[in-house]
Amino acid sequence: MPILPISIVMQLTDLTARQIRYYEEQKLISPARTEGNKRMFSLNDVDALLEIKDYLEQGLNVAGIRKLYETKEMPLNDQAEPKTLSDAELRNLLREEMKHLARPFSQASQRHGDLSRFFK
Amino acid sequence: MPILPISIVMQLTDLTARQIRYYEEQKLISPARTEGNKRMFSLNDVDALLEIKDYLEQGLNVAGIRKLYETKEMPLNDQAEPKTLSDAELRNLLREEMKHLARPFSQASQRHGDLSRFFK
DNA sequence: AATTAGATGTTAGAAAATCTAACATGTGTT
DNA sequence: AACACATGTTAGATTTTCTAACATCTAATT
Repeated sequence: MPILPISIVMQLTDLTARQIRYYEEQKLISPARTEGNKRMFSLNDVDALLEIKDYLEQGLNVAGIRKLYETKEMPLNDQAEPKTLSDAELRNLLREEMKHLARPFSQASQRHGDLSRFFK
Repeated sequence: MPILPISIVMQLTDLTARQIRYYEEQKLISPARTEGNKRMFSLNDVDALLEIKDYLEQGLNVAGIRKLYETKEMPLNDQAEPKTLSDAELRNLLREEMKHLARPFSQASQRHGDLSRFFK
């Protein structure tokens, strides 16, 4: 259900249009388009963006998040191919990301579906 | 929470932009505005529009619906004044509307909060 | 210290969506 | 026939969003 224009998604996620478009370019989200080529977002997209934001704040980079989605789950692009990923590839990636993860996990990331606050 | 542009509300309610703007002009709804003066609708607005549509299809006219809102409840403009309405005024109105209500209430109007179908 | 890569900021010009206002139309009422 | 109500249609202006390019900042590499 793509119902939200980018301006609203910006407010909801506190991301800039630039960031949102970049994440799409990087295949992290796939918002729908109007006939006139305007992006329209679903609530799922917003959820995904909040998750992406969370991961980024935790030090992951876009490539890493993409890999996560390609393997663990595929919450955005409903592409039918599970995309086989070699163990080495994955371990290498994770090790790479580890270097950035120099953060004491204070408040855990248990706040994803927090869109609830927007809907009385 | 005004989050929906008029184009989406049109799809959701199957109303034309003209109709939606007219109902606002007639004080049946009060959508928010962006800084640039674009209308932004809440889910409540959409609900109200579906209700309005229902009433209109049942033969009520805009003035009648407005009166209903002014008395029974006030689901849209959170105006603080209950607006005292004389009995005569009300009875007169209802009698007026009765003339239009030449419809055997086949499928009752028990389908208002049916926005659920839009949200998985 | 200089370079590179990743993420984001900024800008320009074009295209799409929405706005208001005016006038037109259809249908039922007087 | 004239009228009122609800809606259609159109025009011109304004806002929003788009893509593409180039700029900047930070962290990692050389």
